[in-house]
Amino acid sequence: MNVSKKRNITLKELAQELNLSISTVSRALNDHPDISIETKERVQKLAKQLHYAPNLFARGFRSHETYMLGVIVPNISHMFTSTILKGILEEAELRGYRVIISESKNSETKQIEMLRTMNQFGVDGILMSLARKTTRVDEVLNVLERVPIVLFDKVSSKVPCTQIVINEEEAAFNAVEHLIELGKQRIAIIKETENSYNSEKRYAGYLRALNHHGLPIRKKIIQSTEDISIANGRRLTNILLSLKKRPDAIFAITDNAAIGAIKALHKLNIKIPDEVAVVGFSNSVNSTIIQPALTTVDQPGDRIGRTAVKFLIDEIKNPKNEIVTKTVEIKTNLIVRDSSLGTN
Amino acid sequence: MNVSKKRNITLKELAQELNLSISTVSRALNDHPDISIETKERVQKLAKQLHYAPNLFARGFRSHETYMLGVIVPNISHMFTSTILKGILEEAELRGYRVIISESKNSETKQIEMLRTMNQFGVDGILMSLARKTTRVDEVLNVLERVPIVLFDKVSSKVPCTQIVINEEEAAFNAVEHLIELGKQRIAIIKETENSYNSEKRYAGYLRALNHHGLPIRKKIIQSTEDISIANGRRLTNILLSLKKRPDAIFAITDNAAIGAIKALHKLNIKIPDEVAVVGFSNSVNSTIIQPALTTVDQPGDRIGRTAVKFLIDEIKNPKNEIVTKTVEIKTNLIVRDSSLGTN
DNA sequence: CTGAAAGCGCTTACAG
DNA sequence: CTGAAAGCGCTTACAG
Repeated sequence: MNVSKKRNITLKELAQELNLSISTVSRALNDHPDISIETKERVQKLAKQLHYAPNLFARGFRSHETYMLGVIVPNISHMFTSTILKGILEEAELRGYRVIISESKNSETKQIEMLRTMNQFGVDGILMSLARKTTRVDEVLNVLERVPIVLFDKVSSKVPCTQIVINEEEAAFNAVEHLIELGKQRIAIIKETENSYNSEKRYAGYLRALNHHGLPIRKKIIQSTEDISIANGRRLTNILLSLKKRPDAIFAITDNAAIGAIKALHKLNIKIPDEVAVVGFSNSVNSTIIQPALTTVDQPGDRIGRTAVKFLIDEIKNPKNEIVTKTVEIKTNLIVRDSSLGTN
Repeated sequence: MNVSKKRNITLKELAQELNLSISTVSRALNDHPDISIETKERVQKLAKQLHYAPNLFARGFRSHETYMLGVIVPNISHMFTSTILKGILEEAELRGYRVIISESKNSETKQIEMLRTMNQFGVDGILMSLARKTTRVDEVLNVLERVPIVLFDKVSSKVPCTQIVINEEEAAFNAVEHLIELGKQRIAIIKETENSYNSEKRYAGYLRALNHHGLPIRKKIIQSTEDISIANGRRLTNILLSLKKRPDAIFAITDNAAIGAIKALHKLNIKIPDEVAVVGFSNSVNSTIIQPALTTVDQPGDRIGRTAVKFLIDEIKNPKNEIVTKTVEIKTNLIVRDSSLGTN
């Protein structure tokens, strides 16, 4: 069967069929007040019958509005990221925007490349979570001069734009305070080596909670790693457990690190939470699958995504003449489970 | 600071600056053989200096090639889906294509809507995993007449196009055979009620393995559910365990259902795998976090994604005049872990 | 109420 | 080797 691709029907074809001008057909379809009701009805009827669908490419090209948003994230298959993406897709769709997604793989070079192509494709705005160790912000600024950008999750104060984050510091403070209230005294932290925005803030919350409750800061139980994975959570926990004075609680700044911690504790038959309590960060699916279930900070990914889209579209619709660094904080909740308040 | 958005530089501006025609500038940048080396150098130098980036929208609009691929999946934050997406993004990028992603949320109406917008946006091709209970295939066919489509994962033989799947039947056969070889005799299955392609195939593999090894098919230990979740895996396992004659193994057609099964077994203190062995399907992250670690079928998501892109781009570049239903099977591996071959 | 025409930024057959 | 012109499908100020 020969199926050389059908072309989509165009305004021109509609116009010919109806003996009208292209302009009139265009206006009729857009419900322009100038056009008579009869004409509108004729046009719309035929358009429906012929399955006319406007070429958005042409329209966007004409009007400089493409109704496309670009999204750049370090890793699309990271659980938390994918819930944010879900929120972004939903909100964008609701408002009639399509979304182009790409991955920077935590490479700054790639990130800049993506930023440029997004711009070339004429997206109306860009949502971005920064690659780790983003330093050459000037390239980002360059694109920012051409198209609105909203940062989320991995943000940087060096980029003057709207930034959507969670209340990192406060969330960490609450998590650590929860442990303190349970009577824990030597609370270790597993964090990132690099000064990522998130790690820094969570660390700050940890320090503030200790200070606030008059607990000393002990260098030895502050552990860091480049790649905050299950394996490294495990490794660092083993280091913590080999200390003369073991911690009685571990606050890991990600669920994965916390799960690694639990695995390490299991291996040594250390009771959770009685001997060592564990708290994570993210409320990933894993946190309910691990035994005991993990106490963790719920990060509402879809809310972050939706909020980011809202602010971005707002900026698209109402271009500011001012560079504004606005930080929007999304609230989180501590979800207490057996790894800190266990009954077993 | 006033930052009214900068416009991108255009061919016209380059041409004016250089006292050349737009055509010449265009050709120089595209390295057209007609243009003299000196001119090319002049043009390219200025282009670089002024950070010229061609408007891909205009180019695509002109040439009817947009270098955009559309992707439609039921649920973007489903783990397996997100690894496929990763593969898609990587392969697409490698070949110079951008990717627009959207979610059908398992709604057929939404799926058709997305298909239409993708087409309107002028994507060069579409990658799609079908929504559950997709019945009105005619709308898909309608779009298929206009733009190449490649299906993956959730496919349907009713759509005559390239389909990328895993060796579902064989994988299930191997999984069940593995249980039989371990000496299991009453092997239950937890599958989907609806006749989804995947569930059907896995069920067929289950039946074939039993037949092949001379085991009877027992209706009572064949359980189905609409939504194959952790909760339902748990529920159905409880039903299985309440039978006079309990199964000695459970083959769940998804990891989530298998995890639910393990949770149910735990609750009743039933030994895994000695009393009841469990096998899942997907090799999700969860499968290594649950205790005992889950024996499961590894589905190479990124391979599926990459392969789908390859076939799609191939069709874009070499439009066929024939409707071809081609099924490409990606091989999987059974990953044996403690839930079937445990040492504890 | 309707139409002719310009133009969005690019490519490319045609002419010289 | 270079340029003028058409055209991709649409919208919209201008004219009538």
